[in-house]
Amino acid sequence: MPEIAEVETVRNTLKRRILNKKIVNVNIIYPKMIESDIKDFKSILEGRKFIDIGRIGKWLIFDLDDYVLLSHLRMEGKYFIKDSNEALAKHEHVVISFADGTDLRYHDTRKFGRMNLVKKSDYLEVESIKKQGYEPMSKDLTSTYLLDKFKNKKLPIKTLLLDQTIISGLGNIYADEVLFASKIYPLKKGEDLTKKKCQNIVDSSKSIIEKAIEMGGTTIKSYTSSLGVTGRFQQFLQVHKRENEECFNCQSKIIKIKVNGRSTYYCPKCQK
DNA sequence: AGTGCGACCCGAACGC
DNA sequence: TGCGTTCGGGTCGCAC
Repeated sequence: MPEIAEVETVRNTLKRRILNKKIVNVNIIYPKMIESDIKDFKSILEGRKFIDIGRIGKWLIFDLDDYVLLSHLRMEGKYFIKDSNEALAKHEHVVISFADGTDLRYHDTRKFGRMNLVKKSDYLEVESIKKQGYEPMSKDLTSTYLLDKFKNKKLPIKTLLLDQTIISGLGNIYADEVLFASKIYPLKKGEDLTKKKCQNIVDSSKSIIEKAIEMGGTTIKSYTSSLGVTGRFQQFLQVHKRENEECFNCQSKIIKIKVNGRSTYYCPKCQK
């Protein structure tokens, strides 16, 4: 599941491979994943080139100078570079061919990913981008900010950490890890968090995401980022996917529960 | 407004 | 070549 660290890894990997190459053909195999007009998608991309790749939260921002291609990988979206003469593989939904005979291919077994091609001058106003909260590595993410966002919130803190309009970029894996590092019970209501606990969330989300990016993200279950890059953060996971295993801190058994429909792992002793 | 939940997908895991 | 069912997960949109 690509979260912010995985998306950052994809961004860095792709930047080295596809910038400034002329796009000569676009093949849309599964049109439903394109949110903008399909005909425009093809005609605008063809003839242009990507001059940079940015990222906001879990959104990749492919910069075409006057347009940007917004791409969200959701759970299993991946990008691959292949020779244009290679046969189309199963689950490849969008193929962007370059003049040098290579393709950028978007692969997504669940078909949950989305792309949206918009004018560059407008993209910060696109709702999905505009509503993103502060990222873990932003200096604007402070305990004061979180305290205000959690005010009057009855929802469990685990659910609030997954709300991209509050903190942008955390997914199910890192939300569990942040709560463990902050020693917070996942079902604790947002409004009951102290400023000190908010500061713990700020500090641990920064350090966990920084470490995860450094490790190239987390490879868990089926998720390997583009071009076969394998993340190495999974060896640092403290609670996620560790049901019935011993807590590294106190040896209690890690418990798995559902929080608003999401699998949640925590240590019953460390996270009261 | 805030909250809850089904829909979108399909491979893997599971039950029999 | 076993087949049918359930589960999961990020986000959206709709219901309450």
